[in-house]
Amino acid sequence: MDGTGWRPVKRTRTFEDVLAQIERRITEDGLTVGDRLPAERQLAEQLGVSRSSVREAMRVLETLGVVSSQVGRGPDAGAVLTSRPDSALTDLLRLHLGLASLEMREVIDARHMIEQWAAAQAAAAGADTSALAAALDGMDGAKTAEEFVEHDTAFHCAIADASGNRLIAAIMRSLRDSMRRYSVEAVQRLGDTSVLRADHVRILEAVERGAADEAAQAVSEHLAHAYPSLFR
Amino acid sequence: MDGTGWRPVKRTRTFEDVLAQIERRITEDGLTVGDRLPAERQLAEQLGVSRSSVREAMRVLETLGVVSSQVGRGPDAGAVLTSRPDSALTDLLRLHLGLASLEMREVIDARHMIEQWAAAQAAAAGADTSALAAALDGMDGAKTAEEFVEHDTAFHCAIADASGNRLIAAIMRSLRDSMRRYSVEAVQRLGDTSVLRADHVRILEAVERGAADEAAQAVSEHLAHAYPSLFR
DNA sequence: ACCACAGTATGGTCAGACCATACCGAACCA
DNA sequence: TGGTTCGGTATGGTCTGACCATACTGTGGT
Repeated sequence: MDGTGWRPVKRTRTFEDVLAQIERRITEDGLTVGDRLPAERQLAEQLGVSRSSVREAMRVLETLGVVSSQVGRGPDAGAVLTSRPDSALTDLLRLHLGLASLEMREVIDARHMIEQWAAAQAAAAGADTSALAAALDGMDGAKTAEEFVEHDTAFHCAIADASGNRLIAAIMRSLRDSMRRYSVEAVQRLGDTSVLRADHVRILEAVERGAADEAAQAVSEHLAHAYPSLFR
Repeated sequence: MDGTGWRPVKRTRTFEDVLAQIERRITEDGLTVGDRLPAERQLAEQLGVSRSSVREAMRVLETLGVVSSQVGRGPDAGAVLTSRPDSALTDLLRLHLGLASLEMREVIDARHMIEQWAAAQAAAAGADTSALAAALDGMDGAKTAEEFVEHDTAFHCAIADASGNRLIAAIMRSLRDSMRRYSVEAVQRLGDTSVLRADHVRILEAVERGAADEAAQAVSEHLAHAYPSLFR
């Protein structure tokens, strides 16, 4: 027994300390997107740690999409606060899919849920549909499955954007990114995309009319057409 | 003009290379949860980079919840592949909420969506409800708002678990973690939790009966009771 | 059979150096 | 005055080598 009282169950690594300090500074000083963090060397000195530990903390923040580092000099150099949750989520999904700790089925179900909800929200809110129409045009002009999927992704992400919920829009983009290859294969297997086009038009019109239930229903049927193997 | 052809638009940092190599190894060698990565020094030598770069890559993988590092020696030491998407998502939400690039309203709406879906899925699948009942008992025994919220969180996460979709369950846990303080305040403002209890019982019974629509409806009304300020 | 202890592989941390980049500013021309 | 060139400098990116704390491993003694 040592008389010093409790020993911490888990040691705190230095970079975790640095992370906590930076996070504290963000909330207390009310830092926001666009603001700059101190330089790595300066931060290291202020916190009394080595630059390596500061750098490891920076890698974490960068991974989570809250800072972006630029080399060089001037007002744009250094670590700048940003807001890119998309890439973080995309990386997360890709790696966990690779580890087989997630299955594509789960990703697609999640997408199904989100998209139904988003379409209903967009319809109820009377959201702007110009981005949807533009993506529809893009699909009409597509010459390859890849190109088609590109615009299809834009269409479906635009629905999520139109819901007005940035968190859900970010999740949607990541889900689509993770599914890209899978979607291309699905389109190739399908061959004819006219069914999909009709679905898209129906979704678009339902959102324009503000028919929330029908929009959700149309999304659901659309996914059943696009991925018939998943709906027995 | 240099005659050497295109210059890469964006340089690749060394640790990103390391990340790509590790990811490649995971997919190609079919590594999965529980497997060990080579030691940092060994990896550095194999890839011809410094240990610092390897460590920065490790921090990224750790942040994304795919590896977990243990010091010491033996079969459990070193970097082990894991699957903890929850903490990654929690950190992501917390930081972006702190940056004001997300609002609590968006988090709660997302939770609403997920939980309705999950309850319906659980009901349709005839999922096991013992975890739900256990959490209900926990809430009955709770003496403080914090304690109540603890078991309430368990209840709602159990619904997400019962949906059978690990991705959605992970998102749900992260959402609840981010809302913890907010939920405690909501419960304190509410004072009487008997309304919430009745809602929980109704949800539980609907899931047990396999009544998907009613389960979703019950969840929706429950959230309106718990956060009345958000539903005008 | 048990135990104590030295050995060793692991991640964690640090200090210091050097490089590439990109801006800044002064000196230098036109 | 106006532009251009070029050195200075602050920034992140990388590497090396060292040392520490931790926790297993194996050996040798009892």
